[in-house]
Amino acid sequence: MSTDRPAAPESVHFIRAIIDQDNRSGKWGGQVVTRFPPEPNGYLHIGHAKSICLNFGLAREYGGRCHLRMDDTNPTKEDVEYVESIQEDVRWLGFDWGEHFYFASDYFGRMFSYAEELILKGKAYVCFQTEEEMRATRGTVTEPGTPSPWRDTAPEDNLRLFRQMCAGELPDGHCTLRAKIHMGHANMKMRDLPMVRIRHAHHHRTGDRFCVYPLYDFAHCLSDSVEGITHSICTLEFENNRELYDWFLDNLDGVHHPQQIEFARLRLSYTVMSKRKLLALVKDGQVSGWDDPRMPTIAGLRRRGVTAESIREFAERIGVAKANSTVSVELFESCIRDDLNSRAPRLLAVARPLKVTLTNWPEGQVEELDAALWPHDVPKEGSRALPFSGSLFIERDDFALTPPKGWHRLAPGGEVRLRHAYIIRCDEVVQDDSGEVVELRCSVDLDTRSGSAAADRKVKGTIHWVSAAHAVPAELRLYSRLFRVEDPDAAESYAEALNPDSLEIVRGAFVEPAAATMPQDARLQFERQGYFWADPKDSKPGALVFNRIISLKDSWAKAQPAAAPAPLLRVTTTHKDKMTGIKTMLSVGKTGSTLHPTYGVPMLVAKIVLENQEVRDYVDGAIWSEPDPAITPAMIVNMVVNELLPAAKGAPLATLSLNPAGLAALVGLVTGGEISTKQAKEVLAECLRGGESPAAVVKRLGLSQLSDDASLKPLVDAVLAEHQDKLIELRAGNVRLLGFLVGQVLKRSGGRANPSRVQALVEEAAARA
RNA sequence: UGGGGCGUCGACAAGUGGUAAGUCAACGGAUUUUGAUUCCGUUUACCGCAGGUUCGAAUCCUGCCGCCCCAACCA
Repeated sequence: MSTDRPAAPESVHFIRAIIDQDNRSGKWGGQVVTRFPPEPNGYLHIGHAKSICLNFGLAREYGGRCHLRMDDTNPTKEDVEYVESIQEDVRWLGFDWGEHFYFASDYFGRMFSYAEELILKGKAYVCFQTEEEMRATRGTVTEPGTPSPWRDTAPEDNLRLFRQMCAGELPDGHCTLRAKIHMGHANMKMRDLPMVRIRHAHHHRTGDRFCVYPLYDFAHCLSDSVEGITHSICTLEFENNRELYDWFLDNLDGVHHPQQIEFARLRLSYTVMSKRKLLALVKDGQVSGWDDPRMPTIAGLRRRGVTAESIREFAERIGVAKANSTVSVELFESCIRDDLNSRAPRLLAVARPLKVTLTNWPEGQVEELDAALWPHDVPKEGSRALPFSGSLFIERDDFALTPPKGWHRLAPGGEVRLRHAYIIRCDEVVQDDSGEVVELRCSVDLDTRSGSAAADRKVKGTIHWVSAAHAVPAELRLYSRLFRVEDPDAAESYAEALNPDSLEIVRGAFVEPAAATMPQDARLQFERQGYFWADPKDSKPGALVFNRIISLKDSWAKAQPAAAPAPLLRVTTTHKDKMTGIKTMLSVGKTGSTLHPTYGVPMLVAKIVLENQEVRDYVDGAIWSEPDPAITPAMIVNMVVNELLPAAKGAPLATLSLNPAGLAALVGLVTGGEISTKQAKEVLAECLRGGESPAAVVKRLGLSQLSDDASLKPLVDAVLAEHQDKLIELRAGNVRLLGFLVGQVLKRSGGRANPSRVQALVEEAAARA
């Protein structure tokens, strides 16, 4: 286990912030109950892993629990095969749902009685429109829909009809139970969505017990509710559904009402994530199955040899937010390498062998080298016996007849070190009739064995090798990215997007003997090649098959101009630099120049006041209430627009506990120098909360502003003394430090220092250099 | 054209009125019997754009631009 490295500090993403807030307010009594609710109609993938890590991780962090729930409301699509694979995958990722394994289908009976409750309340009705009719009458995003002719059926009739549906007296599609909400609702989801449909189908769990099945929106909130979920976390596309989620639970009596929270699902570059496309890859035979090591499925990653730890680390590193974004696959690869680096013992293997004969090695002699399994910076002990002889295989790629510039490997007449062994010199190249190199005849420098006295002779390169007589044959499967384009979803077709070289099967490779005796599930590094492990399905003793989990970084290959293995096609989708600049410049009305005659503010600001009678009355009231000539209408308007309106949070201004005269008084405190604008904000909030007058708040909180230099100077000097370096930087032209220093003085004064005076003093000090 | 969301370095992502975190990538350099790892350092992100408020704005206000989601008896 690679747990000795300090865990990355977890960031407080917005969901953790919500939970922290709930725990402070006691909203759920300190409980955190989450759930992972997959539909058992496909295999889980890395995108689900993000959600699993989030839900189970949160529960673990906060000492709560996370349920695993099969969202099996659609009998025609779901299958037990999937419920098993899902459980296996979640468990493999390292999470435990304990007793809390559920099926939405367990709640069907309760859901239908909730449906009856809604029917009786006149909140649901049985509708006989066909699918097409329903679509046609739903309206569009800009036009309202038209009500169903059955919308006003009496509750008792609806109840009778609904019971007929449930009893199986009606054929598929004959009618549905619909929520009675509003056919003109701006949120399309609220336009009387169907809750229950008729499906005479065999369900993988409830068998033929039901012939009606609830739809997602109705089923999901109730499943969460009956399980006592507190935080129902789902992906962004369900944001529109939240209103419906809340509607159902608000309209049912005495039900628990979880909070739905949406976050951005994972998108990965060079990867497809949709079930449909993944299924197509399997069906079209582009991959060998759901667990093909190139697949982003959990099963595929597992078979490739990726560890659960690296997936969890990845989930933590990408964070959780609401911005729709695409994580570059390099980040995932980095997590995989990082985990394997400290986990995998190092061994030697040759993928494409080239014979090397050591001409001066004693005939038939075999030397057993004691070779360390770990590099110097992995704090682990251990070595294995590595047989060395006069007949070896090296990697074909490690020899070049005409070496390019910067070549560190073997070339005619050149020297390299054989890892853990000797330095050899290539004396002779044997080629066949076609000119292909078939053998190298080399001489070995017998004084240079690793660890021996004279071993420190330096040569440019070190290469891997195996002894021909001891080499164990193996098949290597070299996997790389399935797609060669960054955004395969945007590609026209597979043909164009698929990487033709995503799997290279190398038969005739050789591994050192120790590789055959490692535990079956051990992750290994074949030095200079990558991380591997034995394929769990196909590798057998005597017929070894190793999957490459991930290659090593290769700065040599990357530096070679032509050979760059990286993407051939790049579909760039920078949503930046679109011309937004130009467009806005054309459409913007300049606000700076013209001021509104009575209010003295830019027209655009005045418009806010003018267009809303309520605001206008308030502003005018404030202006006329205060005879103090130091207060201009502009000050009032700015205070109202920029501070009061947002603080009021949409409440009618007339109901505010700060009346126009009070607001004018507040402005007066600022112009009079009693408080700063910053403090004014605080006072405003207090007035709104408690109904006190501004002056009373200032008095109670002791906010009176410090403006005299006599009390300010010592504070400024103290801060400057403490931050000498910052003052120097400020003098050097880093004006941002001005804000920092002023802020420090303000903090020291408990917020009472007059900021503009402080700023002047700091500027003076800086100028005094 | 209605409603719901989202725009901070090449990629993720903190930050919620007082010096724009961190990670990956990239680029240098050191160490290295893996062209790996490790370690150091670098890349001036003026925070979608434009105005406004403020001593001070990524953060507050206004307008605009761009992207995503919603019109399955799928989830």
